[in-house]
Amino acid sequence: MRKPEIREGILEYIRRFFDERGYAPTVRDILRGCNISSTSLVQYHLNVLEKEGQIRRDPEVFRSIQLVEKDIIEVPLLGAIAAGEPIPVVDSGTWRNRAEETLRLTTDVVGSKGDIYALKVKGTSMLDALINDGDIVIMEVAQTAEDGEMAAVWLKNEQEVTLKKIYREPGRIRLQPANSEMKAIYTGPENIEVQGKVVAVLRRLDQ
Amino acid sequence: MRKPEIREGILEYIRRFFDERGYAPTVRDILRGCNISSTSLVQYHLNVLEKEGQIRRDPEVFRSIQLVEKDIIEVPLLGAIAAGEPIPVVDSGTWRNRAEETLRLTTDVVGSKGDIYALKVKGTSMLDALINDGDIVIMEVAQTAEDGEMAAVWLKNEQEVTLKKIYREPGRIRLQPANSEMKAIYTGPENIEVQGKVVAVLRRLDQ
DNA sequence: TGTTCTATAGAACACTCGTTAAATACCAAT
DNA sequence: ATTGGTATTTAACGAGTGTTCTATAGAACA
Repeated sequence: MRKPEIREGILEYIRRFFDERGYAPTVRDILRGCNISSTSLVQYHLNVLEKEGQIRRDPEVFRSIQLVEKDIIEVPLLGAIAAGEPIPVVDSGTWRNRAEETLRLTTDVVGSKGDIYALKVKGTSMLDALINDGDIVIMEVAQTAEDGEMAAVWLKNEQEVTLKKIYREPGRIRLQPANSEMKAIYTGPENIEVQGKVVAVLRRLDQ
Repeated sequence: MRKPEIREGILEYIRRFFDERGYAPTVRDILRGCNISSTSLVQYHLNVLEKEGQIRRDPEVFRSIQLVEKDIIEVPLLGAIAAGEPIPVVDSGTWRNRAEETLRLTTDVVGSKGDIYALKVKGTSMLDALINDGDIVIMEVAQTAEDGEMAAVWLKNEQEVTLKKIYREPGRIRLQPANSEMKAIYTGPENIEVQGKVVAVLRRLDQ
């Protein structure tokens, strides 16, 4: 007979302990908190939980238990995005240092993909993508985009960035705004250059 | 002669240690990591840092050092917001349990204000506020709103919620959309009911 | 010159804590 | 009844760790 309820109780206790105190409980904390009768029994269940991948811990290190779940990602705010200027080039390695500011976001916001960065929108040229002046776009580094994905596209002739959904059609590219009331733009494949995919849009009011 | 550089080094080391290992360093970890020559010297600097409010720790508890900075906030996703329906009532206490899902956001996103909750937008009726179907609005519990603040307003006659900036004018209320191309709505003060302030808007693409 | 504040050093105490070993109990299936 | 996996108990070792005490050194200041 399996008894996962005890282990769930332990996980719940660890979560609560972490919430309240900001660091992990010890084996003996769990013993008291979950009414378990011996440290080796706690150890036993912790080993099972670790084998199951529910927690991780470093051997012989006090308070090293960690729940394996969503985490914070440090997202560098690299600059601004505006019509008429390409977005800042990102050459991985140095870019993180260049950041004016770092946004701490959770994987609930971004999708824990590859290289993520953020840009502040200047001007109202992205209104048709429902993006206002001052909004922050969370971007993923990419040179291409799949059909239907929202991307930052540099229009070479127009000398302009725009945030649109990309659709490849025979002989041309359709750039569809997020705003259903706005009409699509059509252009040739040679006129566009994908500068990154849009992962999320963040608008902070007041502050 | 003050020597704050050493303490800044310690803070930086704690930050890095936490980033890499997920838990706090011990006094002796800091000793090794910062090339400090005795534990009591580390203790001395830690006490100063604690007095300065830069860190906090629990006495006699291993690895209890915590940097005093931004933290994660658990934001309950309480339901949907759509034209024609009031937003879910929030009676503090029970509401957190009713949440279908919890968003983990940082204070970089919300402003660490009072009671915060999230709503998913259904439909395109908020387009003039640059908010699309599927977007998530982060709300603060409020019965009133200051001039210029974006709020969720229930229009009694129209039987409709809308997200607008509120301005009190003589004898009437001006509801200004976020979209500068859209015109304002005017209505009487008796027709509106503030249901919450908008703290942030979040749009997750792909996923 | 003496005083005071900050910074540093070494050592030691007492306790916390992760770990292990050995033995037992319980339950299911063969 | 036997076997085997899961669960539990008791006891103890020993290293890791927060803390404290005492002593010293340098700089700033009066």
